[in-house]
Amino acid sequence: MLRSHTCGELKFEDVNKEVTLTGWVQKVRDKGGLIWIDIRDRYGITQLLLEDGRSDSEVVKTARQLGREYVIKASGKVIERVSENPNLATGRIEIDLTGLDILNSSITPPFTIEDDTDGGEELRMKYRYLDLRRQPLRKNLELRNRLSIETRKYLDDQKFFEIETPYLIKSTPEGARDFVVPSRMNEGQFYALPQSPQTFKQLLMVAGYDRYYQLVKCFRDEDLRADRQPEFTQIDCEMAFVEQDDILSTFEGMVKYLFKTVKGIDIPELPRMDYADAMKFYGSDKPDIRFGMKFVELNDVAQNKGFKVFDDAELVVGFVADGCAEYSRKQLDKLTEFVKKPQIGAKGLVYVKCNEDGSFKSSVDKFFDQDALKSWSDKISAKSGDLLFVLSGEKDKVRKQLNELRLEMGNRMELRDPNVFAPLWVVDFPLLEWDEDSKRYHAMHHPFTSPKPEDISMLDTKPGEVRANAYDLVINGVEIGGGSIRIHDRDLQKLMFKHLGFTDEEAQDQFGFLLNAFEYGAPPHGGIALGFDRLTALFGGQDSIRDFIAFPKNNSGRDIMIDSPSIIADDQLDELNLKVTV
RNA sequence: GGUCCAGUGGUGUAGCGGUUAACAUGUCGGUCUGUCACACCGAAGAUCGCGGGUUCAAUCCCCGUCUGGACCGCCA
Repeated sequence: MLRSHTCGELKFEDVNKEVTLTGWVQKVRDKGGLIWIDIRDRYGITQLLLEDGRSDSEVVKTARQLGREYVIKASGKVIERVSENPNLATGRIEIDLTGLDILNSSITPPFTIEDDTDGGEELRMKYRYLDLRRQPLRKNLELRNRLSIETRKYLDDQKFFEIETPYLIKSTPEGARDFVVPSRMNEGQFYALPQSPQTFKQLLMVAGYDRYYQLVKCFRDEDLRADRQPEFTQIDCEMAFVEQDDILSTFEGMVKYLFKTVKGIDIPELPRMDYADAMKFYGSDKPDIRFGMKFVELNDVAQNKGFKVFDDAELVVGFVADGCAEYSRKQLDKLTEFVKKPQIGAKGLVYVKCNEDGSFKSSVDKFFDQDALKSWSDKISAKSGDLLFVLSGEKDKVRKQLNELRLEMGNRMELRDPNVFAPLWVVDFPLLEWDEDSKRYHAMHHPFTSPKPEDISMLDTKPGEVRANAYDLVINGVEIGGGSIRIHDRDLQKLMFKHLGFTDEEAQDQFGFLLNAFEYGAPPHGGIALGFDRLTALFGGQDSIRDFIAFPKNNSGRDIMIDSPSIIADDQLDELNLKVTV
């Protein structure tokens, strides 16, 4: 080793030790007679001291050649500082330098390597290896590392078995777009990268590995978001001989364990909310339950009073924002503008101020008298000083719109504290979802999800109302994971494929291996997959997963550091029998 | 596929139809024996993303384009 210690570990007790440190030059403070050098590695920062006249003149000379990010080896004696720095872990000591070697020089980095860097996002991505030297990024990756270790510990304790599944698999048309990989040895044929190891983990259940897990990369060729990358990591799990409750309690245990060991937070029992209630009371299948503002439906008190907009609506629904009756016209206009944005698409926003004197002031005073407004306020359990928001329209749309407004108000009222964690299970998802484009139902979760036995009879008559044994883990309004009890019966699986519009031939062609496997004693099984990047970002208190991934892609799916994707050479294309047409 | 925002010294920003293009930070030189966001003095550093248009005059206004970011669609 070139060093005896790291830059983060020397303490007052180490005074008088002869040490050698290696690292990068964070900063040189040359006061003329005294020179301080901050040396940094991933463990911390230690201050080195030189005194002109007393220290070795060659060492002083070397020190004066140093620039930011030079790599150095520094030797000397640990001494107590004359003036301590309480902000630094090593702030009580410094190294009285007797030796200094430049191991490598550095050109001036394009941005400052500090917690609060001056670098913009694009530049930091281009020089990601420099950005990763910064403490905030390092802390994020440390958090990720810690979470992966604790995840493995928990699952190992629960007798889960980590098994790797292949990355070069078979493309299927269901679900997200596949990334494909041309096969050189099989002309004109392609592998696909897995969107998830779904079928493999089910085959492992058939094989008898009754508790499987894997921290695994998954790939989806869809547009990116702050919380979506084309390659991402899942904690992928599957269990055999279980029912839904067994899976929920096992992974509720994991959630609690991770919060306890990594964040020191005790999480109480996770509430379970069925999908229908989540939509009804929060307008979302991933409700943020850190705060209230539950929806209240107002059809019976708000309709048939002559306000055509409400009378014509399928649903009139609102919520109360505590203590916001003082909102100004300007603020209310802003919120109206917000819900009318094309991405949200509401036609307008009705508000009712519950004044301190017991009177009401609304945007629809023309149509509703004080008694009518009071009936709304009573129904919605508002107090004086509160503000009601009401939207109306087609049920599904208006719920979605009101959800956006609720989250916006949650932000404005600072009710979405990143240090508060409110996990819950959303259960009883619909099995099927109508798709306007293809004019058919498709699986809401995936085609291997089992319907609730009592709902199977509705598959033919009311397919949209069939519920699945499917569940999501939601924390702070973020979908962290989802899973289901799978179908393990060949006939039921075939029936499902039929309802999803597959012919027998298509089902056999694409999933024959699974249907065949189900002939050989498939146990009842189910599982879950958690988004590891999202979980890490959530623990780190951020919405974007990018800074919790060492080398992420940008908005357009590009890695601007290595400049990928890129074109490939003609002979490479020839070998793969590919022709590029753009 | 769509909507919105941004692009100005190395970096982050300000700015304005006519400017010596401002500020901070970084860089370089100097002074300084207790700094740690060191301080102070001085210097260098910008075809204002690219192309076209309007105008006597464009970094500024308009159109296009590229790049980046946020979002909708999409994400079984």
